[in-house]
Amino acid sequence: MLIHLFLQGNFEMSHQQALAQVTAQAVHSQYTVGSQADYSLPFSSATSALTSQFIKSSANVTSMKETATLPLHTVNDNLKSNEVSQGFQTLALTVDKPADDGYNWRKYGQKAVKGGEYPRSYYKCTQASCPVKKKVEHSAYGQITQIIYRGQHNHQRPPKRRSKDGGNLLNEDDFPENRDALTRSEPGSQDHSGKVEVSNDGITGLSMSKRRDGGDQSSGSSDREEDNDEAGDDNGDAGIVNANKRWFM
DNA sequence: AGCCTTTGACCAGCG
DNA sequence: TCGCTGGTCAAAGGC
Repeated sequence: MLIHLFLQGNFEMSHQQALAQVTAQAVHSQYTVGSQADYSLPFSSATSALTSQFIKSSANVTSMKETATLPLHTVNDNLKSNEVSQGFQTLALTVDKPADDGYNWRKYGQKAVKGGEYPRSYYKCTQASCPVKKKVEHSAYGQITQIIYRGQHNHQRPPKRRSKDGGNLLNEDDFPENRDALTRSEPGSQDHSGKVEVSNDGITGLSMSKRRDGGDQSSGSSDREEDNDEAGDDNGDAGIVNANKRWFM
């Protein structure tokens, strides 16, 4: 949990306030996307990456990959308009632990992929029977370039998190998408995988692929198959880049 | 004491 | 079959 915060100019908000604000915006943006079952956008990480980008380029949010049938452009718009208007061009956040989405995560591995250029971290939800995992890929500068969620939380967000990285307690009200995840209205969607992709030039893509991933293909996880909200077939990671395919086998 | 991160090793899939 | 790559395990140590 390393948070580098560089505040320049007239930033009167505290670290946590800034983070909270970014987070809130990201939540809102994510929520706008629609009822994404397990696509819990890791806003703190995503936004940290986003805000980092504002240092280099003021919201160079351009091309949008859209693999889902969701109006992702709304995310784009929100992030763009909100954050620019908030003056985030002078805010850089580098969150080493990109887990501040309300859930508790345990890092269980890290690998240098793509020729060792980009370290990729692997996180599991610490909830006992929760199969959700996520991969977080960093750039050479420590920025989060890609976050891929896998699985679906079968529990509610912990009401309060101990605040290792910020001190602010997070509760469910702060993350409405959790409720959405629990009550999603997409019957056909068993599983989704969200990916936030940020390049050095800014956001190059934010793609979500709705996957029907049967009860968590993850071989090892003996988790709840009873939550067969997502029971179904496996695979179908359409939209996720090839590198992710093994998540769905 | 419990939970977390780190990190090297191991395993599996693919070309 | 072999090497590469990605994902996971598990021990060790830290907080």
